[in-house]
Amino acid sequence: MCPPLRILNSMTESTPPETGESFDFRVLEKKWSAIWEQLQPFTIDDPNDQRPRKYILDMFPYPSGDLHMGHAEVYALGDIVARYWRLRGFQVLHPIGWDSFGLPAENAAIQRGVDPREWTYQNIDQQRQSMKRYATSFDWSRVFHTSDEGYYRWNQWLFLRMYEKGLAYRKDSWVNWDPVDQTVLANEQVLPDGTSDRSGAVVVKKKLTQWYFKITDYADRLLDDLNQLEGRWPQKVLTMQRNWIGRSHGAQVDFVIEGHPETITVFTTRPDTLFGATFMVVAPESDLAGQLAAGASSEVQARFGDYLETVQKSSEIERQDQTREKTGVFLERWAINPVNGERIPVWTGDYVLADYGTGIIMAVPAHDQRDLDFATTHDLPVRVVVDVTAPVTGAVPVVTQEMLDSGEVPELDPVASGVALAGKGRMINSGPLNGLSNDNAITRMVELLEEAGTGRATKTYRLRDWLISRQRYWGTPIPIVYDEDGNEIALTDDQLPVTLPPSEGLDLRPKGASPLGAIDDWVNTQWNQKPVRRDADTMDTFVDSSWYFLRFLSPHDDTQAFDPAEVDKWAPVDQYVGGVEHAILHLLYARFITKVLFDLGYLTFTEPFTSLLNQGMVILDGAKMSKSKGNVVYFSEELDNYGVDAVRLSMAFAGPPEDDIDWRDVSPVGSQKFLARAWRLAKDVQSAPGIAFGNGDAALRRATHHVLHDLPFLIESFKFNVAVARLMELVNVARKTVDQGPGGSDPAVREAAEVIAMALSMFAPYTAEEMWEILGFDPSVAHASWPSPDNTLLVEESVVAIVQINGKVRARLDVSPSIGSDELRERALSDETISGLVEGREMKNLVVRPPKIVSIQLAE
RNA sequence: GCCGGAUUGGCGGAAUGGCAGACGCGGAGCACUCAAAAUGCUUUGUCCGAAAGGGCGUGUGGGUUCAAAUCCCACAUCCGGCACCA
Repeated sequence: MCPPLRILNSMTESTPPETGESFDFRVLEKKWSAIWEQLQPFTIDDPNDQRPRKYILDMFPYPSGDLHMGHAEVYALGDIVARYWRLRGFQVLHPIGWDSFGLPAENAAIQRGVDPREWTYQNIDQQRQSMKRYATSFDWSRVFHTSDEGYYRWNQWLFLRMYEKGLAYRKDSWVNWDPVDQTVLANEQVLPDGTSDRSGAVVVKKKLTQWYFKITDYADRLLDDLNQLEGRWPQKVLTMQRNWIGRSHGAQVDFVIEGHPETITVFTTRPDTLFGATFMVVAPESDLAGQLAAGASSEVQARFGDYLETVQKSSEIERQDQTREKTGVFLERWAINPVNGERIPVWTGDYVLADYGTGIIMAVPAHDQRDLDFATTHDLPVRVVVDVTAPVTGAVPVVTQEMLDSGEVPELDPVASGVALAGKGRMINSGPLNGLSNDNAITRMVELLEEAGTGRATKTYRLRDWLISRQRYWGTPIPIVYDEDGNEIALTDDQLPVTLPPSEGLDLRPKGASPLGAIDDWVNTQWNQKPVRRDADTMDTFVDSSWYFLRFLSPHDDTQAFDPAEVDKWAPVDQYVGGVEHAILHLLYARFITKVLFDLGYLTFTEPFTSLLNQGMVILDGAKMSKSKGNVVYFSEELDNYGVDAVRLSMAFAGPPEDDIDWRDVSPVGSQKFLARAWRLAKDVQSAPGIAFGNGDAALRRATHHVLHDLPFLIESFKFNVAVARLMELVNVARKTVDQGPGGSDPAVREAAEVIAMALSMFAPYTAEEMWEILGFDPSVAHASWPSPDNTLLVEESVVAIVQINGKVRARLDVSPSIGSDELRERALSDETISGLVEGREMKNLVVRPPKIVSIQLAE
């Protein structure tokens, strides 16, 4: 299939066939979208509705231009789930809004001179029109935008609640700085190659005072609660979150540094190797490195100063290059190893990170590759303390110090081999630990340290606190002011909202400080009759999306962020649908904020999204769509060419929802043909609504009831493609009944057509609604209710039992589904083919599993 | 390096230890038509064979089982995440 064919198809389609006689999606779309606009079938407004509830949420979009094919997928899939639960008799809350703060609006403003507000709300308007055309079953009465004052004031409220609990705090620290956008970035926004996820610029480190949310306080809960989501969230997302939080278990060990007033604590996952620590390395940007250098000779101070400057100039990419030489400077300071009193030199080196652990390590070069590389480069001592050749389950170490000294054990010489001994083994050169397996030595060493008061078991995380300040205009102002001495003062609730001033006359170009700072009469204000300055930064937009699912429950409440009674009714979200690109950022932040709100007593649950469906991407020719590559399929063009229903159905039918869809492999024309067949079936029904189905064609009725039985399981396990396949089969069977069987007046044909219309309303609402009307019912088919299958029709009159000999199918028997073992065995053995093959050979085994299979093993 | 996932016809994919390839795309043939489109019907894993029929077949190699795409072990390849994280 190639694009020219599609264009040809769309051109022939553009001559509209006569209405009524042939299937024309344009007519249906025009007709039904007007009727739905009248009916508003998906508004939740009856407080006395006693039906069970489901909260189905699709990730809300960022309004950058019109919807694209990715949106077409997520909203098609989310809508299937929402419409399914409605058919099953649930009240379904399925809201939509817009995540409308963010940098693209500002960039558009800079590039094209438009107001970010106007640009944003125009795009929202266009996307809303597209969503309505796309027949998404949203409750349009609950729409909000995060850039609405009525929304972002509650971001400020949330900030204040966190501030009160010490969960929002300001610190001076090394941050990721995007030199192009001239703003800081969260760790989560720096790509693995060290570039910005927005501008692509190489991120540099800069020391700045910024606002943070203390997500690290929640690291254990964020990690441990993932277990509750096992089986309900994709494995991939759970794994990514676990990796991101990155908990490691180990020990803290306290070292005294000669001439330094405080003891220094290091983190290690290998306390067993403490006797092998031959030097220490401190991260050059850490405060400690500066202090230690300051206490050394002026020569060392100068060398350290030069080194620090070089390090700061290097980019993240350079620093992450693991092949480069391990640089460092000896600080001419000495530490005392607490377990053996040994004096070991203290170095600084940039392979040690300032913001992981304590920013200083004990180096065990014999058993850590990085330490070994550093030791080799700077000619530092190496001492083996784990004999990795000794069996850990045996009793005695096989390598002695004498052997090591005499060089009889070359495999234990990491300096010569250049390879650190990372494996397991038995302790040597380690005083009281000698002879223990190194795993046991970890436990023992922690005990010894705890007894001596010089160490303790602990945990460390990869996760860092969430930096939420942004030097941008188009975001939520931070509700903090500073007095003349620079002390921070939190505003009170009655002083909210801090409104974002108009952008008129403002220079939004990136210049390293928030544009808001330039608005004197906004920044300078009063607090308790004192002159104060507002914080001019705005919040990361991920703050906006971290709690938006709660706002949908009472979107117009201007007295509180969310109404607890409504939260009680609907939350948490039963089914969340969205792209895997948010696997860490958004989902981690939303989980964090949910737990914070739980701790503050606002919520009674700790996980926001009970079940998560991550749809794949829509790609073209095996590659991500991009304008620069010229492989973009446009949403509105596809709708123009094939119609909403065909596009939606194609999204569902293409494959498992979590897999990527290559639009090249998809046939919207095929979907169109199927929809036309289904529609034609409804037209072929000649019986009246309400007719009893009991006397209808039995084969077709069985097929219909199998669909009634199977589809719920398929939809609930997200096998939308299989559900569509089942509907195609049913249409095929019904078609045959009309054309080659009893014909369109048979009640079973009506029954099948009704079930098809109802089921199809999940995938192709326009076609389904039209079929429903043709069948004589009032709109909307979305409010039909899924009948229970008739169990007597699920049992086949006869089934095929297979007879295998040595694993090969040799006969098929038509048998009753209730056939007994003995009878089935008799039938199998008396079968002509089988008896012929079995005759005269030794039967080794015979397994009978009625009514499916008889398995015979014959001797060779 | 560590962690996770995947591997089935020409293509997208189906099969919850029991007939591999449902459903669809694409292909071939036929009917209808002056012709085409649309629609309908037949056919389509592969090899041998005129056919009947038979052999082979779910990345590779082993194993468990009467029976394996499915469970177990090892390996290969691809995709994704993390990674100078002590």
